[in-house]
Amino acid sequence: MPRAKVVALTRPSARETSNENSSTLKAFAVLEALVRAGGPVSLAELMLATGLPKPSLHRTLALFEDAGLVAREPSGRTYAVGQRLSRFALDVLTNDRVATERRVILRRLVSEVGETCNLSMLRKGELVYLDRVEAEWLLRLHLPAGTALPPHCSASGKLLLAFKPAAERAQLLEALPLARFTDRTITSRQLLESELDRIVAAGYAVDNEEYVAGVACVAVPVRDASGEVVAAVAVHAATARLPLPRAIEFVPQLNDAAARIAATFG
Amino acid sequence: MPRAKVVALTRPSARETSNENSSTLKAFAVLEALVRAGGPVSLAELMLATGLPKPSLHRTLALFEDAGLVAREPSGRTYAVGQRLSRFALDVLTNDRVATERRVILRRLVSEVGETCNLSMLRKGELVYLDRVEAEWLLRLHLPAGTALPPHCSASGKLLLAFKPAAERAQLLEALPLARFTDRTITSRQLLESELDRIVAAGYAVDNEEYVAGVACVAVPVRDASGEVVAAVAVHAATARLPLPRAIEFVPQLNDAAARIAATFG
DNA sequence: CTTTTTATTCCTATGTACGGAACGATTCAT
DNA sequence: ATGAATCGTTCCGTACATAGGAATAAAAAG
Repeated sequence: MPRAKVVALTRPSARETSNENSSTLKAFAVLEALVRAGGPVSLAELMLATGLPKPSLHRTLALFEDAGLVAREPSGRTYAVGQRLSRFALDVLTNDRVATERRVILRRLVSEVGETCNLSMLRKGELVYLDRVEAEWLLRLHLPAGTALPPHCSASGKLLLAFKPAAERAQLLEALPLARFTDRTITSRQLLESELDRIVAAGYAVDNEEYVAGVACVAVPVRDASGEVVAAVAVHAATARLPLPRAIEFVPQLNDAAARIAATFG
Repeated sequence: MPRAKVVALTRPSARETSNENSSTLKAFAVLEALVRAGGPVSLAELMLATGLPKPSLHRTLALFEDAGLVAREPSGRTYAVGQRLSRFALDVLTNDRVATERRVILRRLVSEVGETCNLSMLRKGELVYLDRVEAEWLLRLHLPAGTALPPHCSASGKLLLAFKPAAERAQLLEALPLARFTDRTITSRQLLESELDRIVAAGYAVDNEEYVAGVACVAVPVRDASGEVVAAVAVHAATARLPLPRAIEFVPQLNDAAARIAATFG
């Protein structure tokens, strides 16, 4: 079958790369299913959990077993996590210097402003969170993996769009579906455009209950060494507790954190 | 070509099944190299670490990036651990068979010392509980596995900070919000620093009602094969029942359990 | 012992991974 | 500013691993 055309955009425009049939990713999904199961799992259970055919699963598991990533229980019937995988997981959680650094900066920001803060960037036209620190103590590690939000209704998203080079910004805007989430969501391209201009002038962006009613946001840019805006630091809070005007007063603290975080970008 | 026959031994000897050219395992090795690096890695560095050719590495990383397993730094040049991988790692350490292996060790420790014991590690500058085993007392404070605590006011947290490499430790200390929880919480950076030095010298750490009044802790390090401190084993109890000096007498038992637990990490 | 369930092996068309080479983008040196 | 060097990205023909239906073997169930 003829490969679909490549619209040569300066930037790869995030075409669905449809790599769901990568053997490697399928294999990794097997590991995830195994781990999620929480204990020794039989082949049949994994078939159910992954939807893969029996021989394929068997082959994949045998591969992982040889590699020491999964181990079979003495009974020989069920699979479990192997030493190598256990070690790997330990390394993942301990050996991430930069993530640690950023988290510490965010934590300090949270302790200053008393509300949940986050760090995000634009990736393939979507706003993705790099990290987030909840305001509550005893914060849980329930990070929605790969959370992506529409950019047009979040402070960070609008900010990141706003600071894009004109050509790219126009291109992104053109393809952006402006879905409505609340009665304040900006759904007109024209209004959004002028909002972006306003953001560039002000140096920060706000989300005035445009995504979730009762939740407002303030975002500031993170600039790399060359001055380009590569990410955003934002605080978001229930307006009942922290009205938008008061949240805006935190812009200096946000900028300070943004500068520190910028230093963590090689 | 006739594939070499796999001699079916009754015991799966799992030796050299010549699967070293499996794309999946090679890809996994890339993840391991990435993680071992401990920070954002460039393509060139990964070439060196894995010995793989440039295009292959690039392809593999692009695949993982799409899948959310690895993330690119905003600079776009270097790769780091993605949220999905981070989540996966946490699941591995809290959900698997190895966890039950460790649970057994902790149970035994609890039966020896008669008080609640736990296993924790530092993740992104926060203390995370991997497991804990409650003693049979009515007065207990409940902190489920997966919750994160501030490091500066717990024995385990201070211990893990203390054994960090000097540079990282300084970085963490600099930005750590030293919130006060009791009148004994250490809120001065200077005092904390000397406390950490004392901990390194002593080989164990204590929490003398610094987080919750009436609750004391003693923690010892869990070292991996290379001697690096990767986790902490601690006992904590109401001081009314087990005064701190008596708790410190359990250090040998704690160290013994720590050594056993170290073995479960590969 | 027979039946049913579950694990393992066989086999080849299909399609993915491979990696040298060319290209493009950045950074460095002058 | 210009050229040189480095590093990242894409191309593409080939080779070889993977997929998964079907058959077979091994355990549980009856």
